[in-house]
Amino acid sequence: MKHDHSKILSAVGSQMPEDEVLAELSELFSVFGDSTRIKILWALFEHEMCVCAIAELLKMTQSAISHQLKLLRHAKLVSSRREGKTIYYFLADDHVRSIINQGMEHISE
Amino acid sequence: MKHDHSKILSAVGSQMPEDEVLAELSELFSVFGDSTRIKILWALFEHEMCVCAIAELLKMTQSAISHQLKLLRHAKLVSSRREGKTIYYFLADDHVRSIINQGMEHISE
DNA sequence: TTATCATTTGAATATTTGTTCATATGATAC
DNA sequence: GTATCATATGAACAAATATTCAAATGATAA
Repeated sequence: MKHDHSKILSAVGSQMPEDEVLAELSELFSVFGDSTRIKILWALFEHEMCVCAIAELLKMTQSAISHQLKLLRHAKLVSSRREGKTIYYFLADDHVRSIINQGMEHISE
Repeated sequence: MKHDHSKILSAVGSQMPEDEVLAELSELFSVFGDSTRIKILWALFEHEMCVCAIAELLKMTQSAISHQLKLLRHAKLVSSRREGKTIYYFLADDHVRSIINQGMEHISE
């Protein structure tokens, strides 16, 4: 018979959050898991920006950027405000910075 | 003609890291972007564990877990040590904890 | 109203990715 | 050597996803 893990399994299993929470957490990280979106977030570190400025900066179509902004908005990482025809996007809160900073620390070792 | 962004673009563009760095960063986050891998990491918060114990805990095949551990190892989020036939996995460093904690903070608002 | 600018949206396509299955490796005991 | 346990690996398939294209919405100005 295989070796026994019952002791560890009960200890570890009791500490684990609900599946639903863990799913939400992984969905959040997968929003950071695309270089286009990372670039958008990084751009917004400095200034709020309109969609077409981001598109110009990243040399991508405005449609592609808009699709990605939708995901970022849905994950509550960015917010937007309208000014005439233009819509400005900005970082929703400071978790974005700290999460990206932690990631940078990890890869620069 | 379209509206002008040259001022913002030059300010923001100069702050942006190299594409290669941003790609590496997004690859790191995409490793966190899967609920199976998040569960594995969470399990390892408590104890080092062997592959078959993780498989048993998550009710998944040993092969699926092994594939995911390979990704986690490659991202330097986990390390392993061999003890006879058994290979124990453990968290490679504390960035894992802090990144996951920041993510948890963001979703619990 | 018509025209134009800024943005969003939906469908289509190509690529990526997670799991399964079957097989291979590696270590121990006999 | 053979047998068994623990893990890793490669190919195949299904599901998820990023971008493009075409069309729609929304706001302003003439």
